[in-house]
Amino acid sequence: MADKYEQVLELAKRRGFLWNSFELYGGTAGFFDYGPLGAMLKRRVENIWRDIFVINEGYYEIEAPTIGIEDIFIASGHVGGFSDPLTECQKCHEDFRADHLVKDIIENPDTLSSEELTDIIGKNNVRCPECGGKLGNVYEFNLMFKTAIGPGGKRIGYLRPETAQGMFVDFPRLVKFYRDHLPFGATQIGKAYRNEISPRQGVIRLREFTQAEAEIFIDPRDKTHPKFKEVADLAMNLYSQNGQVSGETTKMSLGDAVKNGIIAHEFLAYCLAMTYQFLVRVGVSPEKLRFRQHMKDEMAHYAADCWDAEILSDRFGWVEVVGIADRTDFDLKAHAKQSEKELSVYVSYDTPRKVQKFVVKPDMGVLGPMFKGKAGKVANALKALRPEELSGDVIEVTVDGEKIKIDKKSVKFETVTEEIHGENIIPHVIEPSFGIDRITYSLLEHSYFEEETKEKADDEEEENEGKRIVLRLPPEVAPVQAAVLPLLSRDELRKPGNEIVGKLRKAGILVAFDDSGTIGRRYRRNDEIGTPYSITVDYRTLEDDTVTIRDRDTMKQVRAPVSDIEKNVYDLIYRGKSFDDAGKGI
RNA sequence: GCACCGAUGGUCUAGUGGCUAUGACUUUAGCCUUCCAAGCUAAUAACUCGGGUUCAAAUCCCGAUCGGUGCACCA
Repeated sequence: MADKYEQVLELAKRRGFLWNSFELYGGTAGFFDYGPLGAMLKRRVENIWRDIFVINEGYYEIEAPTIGIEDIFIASGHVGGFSDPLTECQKCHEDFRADHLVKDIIENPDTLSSEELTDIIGKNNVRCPECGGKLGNVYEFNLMFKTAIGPGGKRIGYLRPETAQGMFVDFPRLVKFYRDHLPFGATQIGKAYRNEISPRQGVIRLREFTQAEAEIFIDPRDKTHPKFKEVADLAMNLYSQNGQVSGETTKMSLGDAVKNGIIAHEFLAYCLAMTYQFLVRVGVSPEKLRFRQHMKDEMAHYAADCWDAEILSDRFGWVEVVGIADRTDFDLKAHAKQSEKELSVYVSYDTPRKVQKFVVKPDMGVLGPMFKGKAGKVANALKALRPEELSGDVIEVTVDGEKIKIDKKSVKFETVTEEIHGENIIPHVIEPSFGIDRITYSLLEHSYFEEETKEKADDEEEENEGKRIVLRLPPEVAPVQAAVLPLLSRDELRKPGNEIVGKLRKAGILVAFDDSGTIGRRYRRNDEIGTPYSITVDYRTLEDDTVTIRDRDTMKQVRAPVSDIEKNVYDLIYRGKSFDDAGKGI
């Protein structure tokens, strides 16, 4: 029996959701095309993400290049850290992590170069742990695609392995755009690239994939969220660090999770809520969704807390689709160091603070002529002294190893009170990072149903069992939103059908017109691609200007007027209008 | 990357050295047809790619590609 992945992918290929890329030339692992329906579906998923993060939270979207220069990825750690030193056994051709093999011999093997690792393996006669064979030279396998910028190959570029760096690199501009106020956020939806060693699992692990990421910069001293109250009662499946030790998932409200210290703070919890609402809205089943906290040893050393949204898939088990991390100031600090620019925000205090400050004022009128070229250094040495060191009649400082005595008359000092209005702080970054392809696949799988239908053969008593494949996509994400079907393929029914198509299109609804074959077949075809509503034109339409609307999930029909059909259908799709209110039951 | 298994119209499939490569479903055109894939007529459409063995290869051998599984890697 085919498993669900196989069924979903078969349907996805056949009906134009997902295709293997480059199939004409035999295909290449790790790449997928979105067909006509898939591309529309994915776009709708992205637009719901925009609705939540950009429109409702105000985290504006930016668009940075998919190619990045080397500095960016040196700062981010991808040049050094996104690769593994591998060594291959010459006998059994098994690959091993070279740093893992020598970790009993050497203290910090991950700091060594490939050459050094090769050397150590040779000197200590490290053999293949599988067959005892000789190991080959150590080589670095970096998961980034490398390219050259401009002719000559002098400037190295990399295809970005994540969209996040774009927001970090634009940080100084973003601070100004948001008028020097925390918190603020920027988002990006776009392609990222990782040259996976061996991509499997179809659309779950791709070499080119789409991420939707938000980088939200917050004040490290205040990780509350103003809208947290709105989501505090939302209960979801939490698989915390303690839960993973005991193997238990707990359904808990976010308010309680923050109160009990399970989720580090409100802001992170609020991101979990947005994630939950997004995933459920696009069609992921809530009962097949959990949030798993990273274990301490799994979390990056700089991260304060990190949760993955995981979706249960029939074949792959729990699949990570979103990562939500408090990355603290790690990324901004790293880019500040690499670029030698200050990446901070000036934050003013509510009330200016008075600070007692000890100030030394050397009398340069005396010291200048006395020390000439050395005077500046002497003055700086004096300024660095503490009050007790200035108490004697003669003050002694050391400049360039030379002890210099200065009369106390040449140095004044006092304690002054200064008003400080604020300070420069490095914001902390909350990063929700979504794998759009995995989410799109997951919602297809969760929407996929095969139903047994009992049909009575015309004259016979016996019941034939048939199969109905239906994609129960939320109407908002369904690629084709309505089908217009003349009951019979006759001109007198086609014509009003086409008029309805025109009205729906003007209202921005993607509509398909289909008059081929029997009506039942056309309903089934639309069920299979998840079209939520089918509008059927029959002979009564010609009499009283009404049509039937069929609900995909229940196969129920109502009768509704043609006059406001576009508003009716629009409300069904976008406004949550209930189907029973769409017309008279039949 | 390694090992094992597999690959025939859009989908499922027959074919195990020898005629024009089976069949079903789908699709298209038409007929029929007043609401849930099944009526009639016709049409379109396939041996993953490259090399070898042979008079002759979809079939046997080698290699590649893709897919599946396990290992490794990855999150």
